[in-house]
Amino acid sequence: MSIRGLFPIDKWDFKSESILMNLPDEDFAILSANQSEQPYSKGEVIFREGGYPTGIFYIKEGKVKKYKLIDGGEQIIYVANSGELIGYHAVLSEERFPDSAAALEESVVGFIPKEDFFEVLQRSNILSRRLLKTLSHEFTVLANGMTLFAQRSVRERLALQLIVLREKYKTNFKPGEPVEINLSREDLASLVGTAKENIVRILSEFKEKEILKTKGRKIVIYDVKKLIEIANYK
Amino acid sequence: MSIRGLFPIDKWDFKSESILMNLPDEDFAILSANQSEQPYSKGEVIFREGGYPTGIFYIKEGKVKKYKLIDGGEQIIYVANSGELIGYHAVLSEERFPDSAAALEESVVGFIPKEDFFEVLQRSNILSRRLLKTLSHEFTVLANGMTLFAQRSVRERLALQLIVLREKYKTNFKPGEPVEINLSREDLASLVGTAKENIVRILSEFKEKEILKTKGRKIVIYDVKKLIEIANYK
DNA sequence: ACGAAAAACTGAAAAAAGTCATTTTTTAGA
DNA sequence: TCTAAAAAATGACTTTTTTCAGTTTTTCGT
Repeated sequence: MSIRGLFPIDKWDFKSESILMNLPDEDFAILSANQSEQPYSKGEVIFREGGYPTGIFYIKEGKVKKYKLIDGGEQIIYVANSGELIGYHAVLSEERFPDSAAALEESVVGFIPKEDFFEVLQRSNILSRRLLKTLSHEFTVLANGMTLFAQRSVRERLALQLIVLREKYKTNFKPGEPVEINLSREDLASLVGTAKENIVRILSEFKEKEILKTKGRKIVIYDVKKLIEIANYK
Repeated sequence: MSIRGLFPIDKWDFKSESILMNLPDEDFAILSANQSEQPYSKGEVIFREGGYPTGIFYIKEGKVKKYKLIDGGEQIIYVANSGELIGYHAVLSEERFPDSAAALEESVVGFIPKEDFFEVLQRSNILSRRLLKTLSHEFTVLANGMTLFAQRSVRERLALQLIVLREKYKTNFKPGEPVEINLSREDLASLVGTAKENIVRILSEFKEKEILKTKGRKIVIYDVKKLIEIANYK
């Protein structure tokens, strides 16, 4: 049995992967009609907090961070993987973007104008129903995240994030091969909600416990079970 | 200009108040048909984490806390006021309740079976559209909450919660009259994500600064502006 | 392959938060 | 109104986290 089976990672990881999959042909045609795609290089901003949304984004390749700017620094809220949809909250709530998005690696992102998105929402209730389900699930996951921040130590939070990130970076590696997480200490710190120095310190602790190794900025995970223990993951 | 006007409290406070308001008569009739209502005394549990949802709840009178159980203690996620809808996330995501709900004071709560709720969702897209908007907004607010936990000190978090709670308890008092927040130190601690001792200590700090007074368990707020400063509220 | 710039790492000290034991005050029921 | 139980408040102490100043290592463009 896989770790994935034993421990429902997605309790801590909302995914919007399936929203646009297998929609009726007509709906799909509308969404495709004016769709455009664009490559983003590492670090490039896709949309910015406070901007007016003109459509939704679909990650075709790569990984994207969603983050909020906060006194000079940033707080990463979520790492979205290829296949996922981003930017639709602001479109649906008819507000400005509450957060920014930037590529974590070379990525390709598709764009669908909000008019087309709304047209499909209007036409069929399949998309509505899926979105309601996804948004409700996301709410649940975020509430878990809040509890995590409020009740767990930095060490526990880091352990859990490493488990979640390992799942995201899994796709880049062959099964059985140890997974390498390719994220700067600064981004990792921002995701965990602490300073980069603490991440470095706790990572070397984990190295001593033979949970992982670091290769420059890459973190190679060897012992997920110990991480689960440390994360006190339930 | 009111504090409310100057500072958009609802950046930190999602409200589902208007979801069922002014729906088309037919939709409203369906929702009312099998609706039932029940009084809950202070502390009484309305639904429990892990249970299977059979419908959604509407707070007619009183206040309700939504919380997650976590190693013996609890983490309060949200204080819902009269007029608000709760329990619909689990119904929409077709999962079990991710959190529990209990009355914070004598309350009256209405119950609408999920079949009726789904029927209205199916019939008209007004409710769908509203829910999509509300859920997206809630997502944004929760993400703000996460950032708060991750980046702010206990003092700042408490100050902000007092501002938000003051708005909720406002309805119980005449305009101009100082607002009394009636919440145990333990619940307040759980909402802020710290131990009750810390709440007591920071509250007495605030008393010295003439921001508030305490009357037993009640907290009377006198100087919201200072709280806003401390909360570093942007 | 080289060198400058960026990122990662280290140590020490200060501040913040958490814990535990105990006293005082408040609440709620008889 | 009195009293027992619950909640709030206080003090001393421990642990965790933050901060700052610096060194070493890695990365990346040429």
